[in-house]
Amino acid sequence: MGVGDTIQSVERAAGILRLLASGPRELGVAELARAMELPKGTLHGILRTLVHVGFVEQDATTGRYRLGGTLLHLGSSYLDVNELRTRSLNWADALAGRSRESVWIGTLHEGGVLVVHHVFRPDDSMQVLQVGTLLPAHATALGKVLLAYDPYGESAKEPLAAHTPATLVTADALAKELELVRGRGWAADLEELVEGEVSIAAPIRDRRAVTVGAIGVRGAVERLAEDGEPRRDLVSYVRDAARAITRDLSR
Amino acid sequence: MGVGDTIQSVERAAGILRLLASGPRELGVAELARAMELPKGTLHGILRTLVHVGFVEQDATTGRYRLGGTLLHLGSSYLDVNELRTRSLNWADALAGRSRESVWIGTLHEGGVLVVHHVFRPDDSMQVLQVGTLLPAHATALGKVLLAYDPYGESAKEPLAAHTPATLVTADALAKELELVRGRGWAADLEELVEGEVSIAAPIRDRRAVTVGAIGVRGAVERLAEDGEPRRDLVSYVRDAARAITRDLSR
DNA sequence: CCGATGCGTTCGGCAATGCCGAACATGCGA
DNA sequence: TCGCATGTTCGGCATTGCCGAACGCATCGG
Repeated sequence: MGVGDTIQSVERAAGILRLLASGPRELGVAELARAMELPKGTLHGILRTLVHVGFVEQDATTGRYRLGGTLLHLGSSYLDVNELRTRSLNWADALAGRSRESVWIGTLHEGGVLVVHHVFRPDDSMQVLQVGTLLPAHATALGKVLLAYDPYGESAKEPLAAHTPATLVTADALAKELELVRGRGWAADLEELVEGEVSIAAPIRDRRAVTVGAIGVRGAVERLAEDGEPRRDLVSYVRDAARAITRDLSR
Repeated sequence: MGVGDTIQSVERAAGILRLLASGPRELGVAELARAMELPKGTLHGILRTLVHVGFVEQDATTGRYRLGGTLLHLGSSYLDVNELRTRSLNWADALAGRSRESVWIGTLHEGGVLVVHHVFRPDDSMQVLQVGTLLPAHATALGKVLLAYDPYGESAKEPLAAHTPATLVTADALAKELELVRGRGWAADLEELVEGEVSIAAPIRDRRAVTVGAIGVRGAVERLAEDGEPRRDLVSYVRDAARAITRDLSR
């Protein structure tokens, strides 16, 4: 086992979990074997172990496999550990109160934006909690902020998916946009992910001034924008909240 | 690799994740090695793999390890897969609206109650989302319902922890309580987990009539109870919601 | 009714895999 | 400045678990 090597079975187990998480459907051994190009027997051994530790559950009647509850528990533990989230809980609530819009906090993760906190819009029911979701980075204000200030600057990823007609789909357009973001210190997405929805975000930094996350609001274009521009008062609310959390994190 | 055996490295990896999730603190290789009674080198190999797949992150300065964002993502995927939760989203909202209290949905998992859904109390801010939390089964209405109808009937677990003076701590008292629950079809917890808080719950069954979860409300004793008894109107709201979801699941 | 086809599971043999322990580099505290 | 504790590397060995074929069972179609 040389340096840089990884443990085969653990990596395969992670691959299985990823596949099970990628769709809402349960998967069978044979299906997984085809997808991963491994013998059925091999996968069965790993699956048996994953069931044993609770990461995977097996349907009693069909014999197929799905994710297990232990993963939900571990995932929520991540939230407790995450310093960015715990420090920003109160500020996110305050921002939701001032802006009267839903508030989102995210980090860069595997090329997307991992939502680590989400406050519902006040006085509006029937919203689905999005914590744990992976949003496309190039089509959200949160993502643009994170890409613009990413210390590793690895913006080049898979081709940019077009979610609406307004989505930036060329690497060039995105690079220009990120330049703009760096210049003014905040980002916006004008119906680039969902038609009719706008988002605004600003960066959160840690004590060494590296950007570790972003906070923003998201809501209907009628409320968040005026004359095709994000409302200035909302922009300053968002930036204020981001600065407050940054101050909190650098103590 | 005989039948019933499990893959060593995968099981060890799961153990590491459990340890990292058990406390809010980051852990070092040496610390983990002591806890699991394994050589440092062995653990390092597993940790390197876990970092590689994103299940674990390593602090750049201290070198210690913490849970990674991928776990949050996998955990939230579990919620999408979970049929109990997806089917009951609307009913939970409705129950929150009628009862004007926070609504909880849970399943039995590893001897506790895994919270798979949680609706905030209407018109009340500053609540923390508890999805993914493991609640003690013997001290909550959700847990009592689930234990009472558990097909495997494995109620005997570790000693019952006393969270308040009212917590049922003897196996005898719990058995009597479960008998009562089975008799009337719903359960209550009167300040048995948190002083001043009461919860009420009823069972959710699937198409084969086995209990797969429970739904309930939780709130201040002044609102949920009268004369030391759960309010009857709330009890029937909860039971109605449980029946509605059961009907939904058996279609 | 009965092949045929798919499924999840079992199992033995073989060698690749990854476990171990000692040595190394680094950083912190005394 | 010394010493101890940390995270990391690495080579050798045998244990580990990977593989592929065979099994029992369910489902489907002729």
